[in-house]
Amino acid sequence: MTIEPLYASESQQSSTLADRVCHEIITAIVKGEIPAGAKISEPELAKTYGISRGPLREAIRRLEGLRLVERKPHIGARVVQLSVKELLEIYRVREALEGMACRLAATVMPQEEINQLRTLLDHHQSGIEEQEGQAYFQKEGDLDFHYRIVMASGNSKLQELLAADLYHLVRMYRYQFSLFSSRPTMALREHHQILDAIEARDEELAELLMRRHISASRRNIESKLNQS
Amino acid sequence: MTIEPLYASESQQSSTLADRVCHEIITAIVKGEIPAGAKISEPELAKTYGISRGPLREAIRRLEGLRLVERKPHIGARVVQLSVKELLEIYRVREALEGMACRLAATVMPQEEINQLRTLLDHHQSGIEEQEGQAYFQKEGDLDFHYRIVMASGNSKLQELLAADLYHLVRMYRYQFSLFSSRPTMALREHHQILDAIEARDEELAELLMRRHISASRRNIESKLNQS
DNA sequence: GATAACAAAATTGTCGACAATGTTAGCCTT
DNA sequence: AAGGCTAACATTGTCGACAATTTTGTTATC
Repeated sequence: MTIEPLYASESQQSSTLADRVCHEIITAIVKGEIPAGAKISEPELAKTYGISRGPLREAIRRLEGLRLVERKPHIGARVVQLSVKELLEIYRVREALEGMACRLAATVMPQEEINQLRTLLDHHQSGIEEQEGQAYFQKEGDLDFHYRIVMASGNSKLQELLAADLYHLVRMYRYQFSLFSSRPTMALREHHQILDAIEARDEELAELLMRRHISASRRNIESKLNQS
Repeated sequence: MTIEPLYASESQQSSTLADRVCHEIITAIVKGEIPAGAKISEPELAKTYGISRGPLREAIRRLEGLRLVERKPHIGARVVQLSVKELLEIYRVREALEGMACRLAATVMPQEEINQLRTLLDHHQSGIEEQEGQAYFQKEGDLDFHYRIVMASGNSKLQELLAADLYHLVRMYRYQFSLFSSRPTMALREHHQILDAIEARDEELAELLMRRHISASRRNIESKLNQS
């Protein structure tokens, strides 16, 4: 079975420069190589990636749609500046969307996929016990679980909104704020409970548990960041 | 008070051609002037709007992010082809997001705005009774109510996802499929009930009612379109 | 020394031209 | 006549140059 995060498909070499560079910039922003709030200089970036400004501007337009950069006419584009308020807003959106995704997954997720996901959670368990994979779990493993639920919903609009759009922002926050759940054991237990509900085909409970799970994360972040 | 749909702010004349033309194309697509599934010819559109292909391509890249067009490298862009399946998927997303928006609005919506919205609903009422505004209510009035709830949520991410992205698609479907709720009186009553819950600051009920309301719309569309 | 007006530089916005890829029509072969 | 190959055409992708706007630096004045 696959252990690698499914969304780590950065390896796409779309035959057009704009698409390719767009993905490179996304990665650079998410990882903080282009820091938050930084101005995006078109000539500079064009030289960096060895392309002309035309395709680059198309890529920036796409990033604008992903809410990763903000553009002001005749002034330029900046990487979005992350505020705690917006991070919490994103978690509200996740609570709503992933709750729905979980409800749908409870109906349509094949038993085989459920088994695979269970195995993945066991791997996370070992990771936590060894204390070594803790960072892994907190950084990518958690999102990987959520990603698979969203994909299992079978709803392409949910998949687009969450996996293609919102998760970039979530990962960006994690990288930059070094945000981990700080409660990996608890989170893992909740993941198991959610999967239990899906396996029992209890859509009501599945949605409820997912919403609680994300809501708990949000409150956790809230209390941690508000005190600073 | 304002009766005009708030989101009808197509009058923005952003100082850059790409932005301006982007909005013009959105309107053209939503209204069906550029039909669904139609190929977008860059030279043709450039001539139509009297601009060069550079800004036009930037606009198309933005439309791609809005899921209004689909692009294939070296082949071209097409206006999205609307399938019933995807329309129903969108309603699932709306159910989740607007349910959350309604919950939040119940907490933070000022009493004054609630009163304004109540007045707006009364206008809808008269419209329905006169039978004249039925089309108005079904086409734009309904979305206007939902739009205001979303705005009242105070959550900028919800506002972006729904008002700036998803509603374009919803309006596009309505224009092209001539979809009305076909139950305006029922819908209006539900709107009143939702507003009641918000006014009572009952977030739980407000979310529940909004979800039921949208879910009912979805099932209505489902039964109407599946038989064809 | 601080401020305002002006000029110079840099950056963004726009355009037309060229290169690369995809499509189509005609021709040849079978 | 049908199918496949080839060449011409059209469209998309990319680039460099020019125009418009903003930013920066300088100078003169208070």
